[in-house]
Amino acid sequence: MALTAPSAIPQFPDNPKTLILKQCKTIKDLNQIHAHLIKTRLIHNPRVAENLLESAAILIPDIPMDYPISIFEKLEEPDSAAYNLMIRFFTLKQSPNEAILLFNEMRERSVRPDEFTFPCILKACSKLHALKEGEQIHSLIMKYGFGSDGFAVNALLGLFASCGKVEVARHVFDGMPERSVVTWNSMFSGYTGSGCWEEVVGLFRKMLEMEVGFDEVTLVCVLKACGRLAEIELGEWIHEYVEANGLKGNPALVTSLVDMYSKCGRVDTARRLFDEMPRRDFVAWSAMISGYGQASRHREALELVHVMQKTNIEPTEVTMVSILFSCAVLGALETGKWVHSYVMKKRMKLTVTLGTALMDLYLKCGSVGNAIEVFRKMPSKNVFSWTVLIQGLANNGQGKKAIGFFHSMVEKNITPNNVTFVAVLCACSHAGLVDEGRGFFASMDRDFGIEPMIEHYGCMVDILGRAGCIEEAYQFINNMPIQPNAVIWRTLLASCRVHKNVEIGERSLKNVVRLESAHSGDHILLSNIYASVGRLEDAVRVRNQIKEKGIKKMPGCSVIEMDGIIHEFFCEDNIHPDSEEIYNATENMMKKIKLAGYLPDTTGARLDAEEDDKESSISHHSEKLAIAFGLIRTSPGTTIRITKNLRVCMDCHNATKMISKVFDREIVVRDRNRFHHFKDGSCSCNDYW
DNA sequence: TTAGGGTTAG
Repeated sequence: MALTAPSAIPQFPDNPKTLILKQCKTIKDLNQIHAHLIKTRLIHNPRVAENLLESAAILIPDIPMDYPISIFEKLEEPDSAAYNLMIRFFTLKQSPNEAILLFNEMRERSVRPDEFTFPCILKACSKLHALKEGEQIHSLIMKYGFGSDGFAVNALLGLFASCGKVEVARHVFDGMPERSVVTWNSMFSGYTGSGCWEEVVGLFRKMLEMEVGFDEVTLVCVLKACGRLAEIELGEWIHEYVEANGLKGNPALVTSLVDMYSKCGRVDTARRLFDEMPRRDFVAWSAMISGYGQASRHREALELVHVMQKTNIEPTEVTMVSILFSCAVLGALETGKWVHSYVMKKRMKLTVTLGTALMDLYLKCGSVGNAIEVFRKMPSKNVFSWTVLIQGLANNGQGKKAIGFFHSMVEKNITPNNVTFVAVLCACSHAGLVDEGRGFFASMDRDFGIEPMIEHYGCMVDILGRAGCIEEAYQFINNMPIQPNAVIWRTLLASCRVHKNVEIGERSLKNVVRLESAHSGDHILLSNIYASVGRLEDAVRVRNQIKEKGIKKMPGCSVIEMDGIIHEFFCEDNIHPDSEEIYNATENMMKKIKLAGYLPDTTGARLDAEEDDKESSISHHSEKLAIAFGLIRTSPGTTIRITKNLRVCMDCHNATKMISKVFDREIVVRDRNRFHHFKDGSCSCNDYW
């Protein structure tokens, strides 16, 4: 829209604010008006100057910092309104420190604060989490007689809440003689900001009891809490309320419903609501994509991303982080790389969160080099970034490098947390570093004041067990100061499988079963222990128990990404449209590696089957089908990347080593525990997994 | 003044 030339205005209106507000959209517009005001000397009218200041400080986006400052400095006697504007300006422009300095200046110059000053300055304090300054302002509010001013007290609540002082905020709240909806909402938002979800629900129930009217903002806060607490009933009640009161036009509210349903495990309901939205903005898309991710429906998350790409919706950093999360879980490197290039093309800032998510993607896809490159480029890093790197290196078999990064992290004064120690101990476990592991375990409490939790004990059991110290691991469990859980015993059971320890293996499985309904995999581990020491009858007996007791089997599934599409394979399945071709390719592949000396290892196969059937069954394990598919669908020399939901079996491990040599391919297999980088007939795990 | 989507392990 063209701006009416100021010279065309014969007489400046009595209230120039409307004119400036309505017509000034850019700095250029403002400059013209500014020039006109100087020329006509209207600038010396304090009301006029203040309106100009308001436009410059608050209303025009992306204005250079010095513009409003220079207008302010030229004011002869700035009053409280002018100061308020500048305080808001600094807070808005992420310079809350300046806002506080200006407030001090205001008091030095004896300008009396008005009722608008306190909410403004409290907002600046909230941004800085400046509790002490806030408390001083609290007493000023009392001194100047604004103690019952709703706006000031609401802002005060917000300040306490943003500093994590929810009890103090609640104290102020409880002491208020009158509360508006905004007051209640400030309290709700304080609780959500501090993750006090139970308190949110409790306060809302109180609100209903007292028959205080709530509004849409209230519901958004309560829905957030419902999602975190899986309070589906209250969530559904709110949903009905929204439907009954025609509030579905509020995108924030509907997005909150989508988020609540996803977090409560009702993704399909969430999707229905999402589809019904008349306009879906970028937050709605983000919520739905991350909803699929949180429900572990990553394939659908990425399918939705492809739909979003066809709209005009511009994904933001938050969207990218959710997409990367799903890519990382699936091992979908191609889509992940698309995200990376998009981030670069749009010159998005490589924030800690985004950078960490990218690193996680690369590490979970076995691209260690790319991950380290991102890490080096990140301008700032936090415990998360370091922990992700250490854990990722550990999973990729680079335990020593992981430990090196742990030391540099400590040197840089980044304090490790309990998760970091899980990662470090994991590194020791994968690299077979027993003494180092013991050392780190001891240093947790001694040097960092972190009490080991069940997970850390689990890592120690893994370290000892994998290294073959089965007896010691068993004793370690018996001497634990906390009750061992099923995970601990399952870990030891897996070590017993590797080191063929029947006795402790039997005891471990008993304990797993006692503590938790065991998975079929647990029984198969024991069965394989028997088979490995030649006790075939026992092996068959355990396998039969799985059937007799109706223990649920988790089917093995391997995933490969091809041109952004995720292909899933199950053992002996034929759901893939190109099934026949893939089976032929698998036969071919197996024939070729047999010629090169591969011998099938059928100890992991169904024991009741004939030898030929066994061989055919293991040759149709999901990862073999996926690798064969990769071989025929990619050009020679391309790295093949497979993601598997279970651990790789002995035979697939042997076969894949041979395939990497015979077909001259790098094959990266990510199983549920770690990575296997196959190249030239050997694996990065050194057959230790 | 108050409101919606995100990262690490086992």
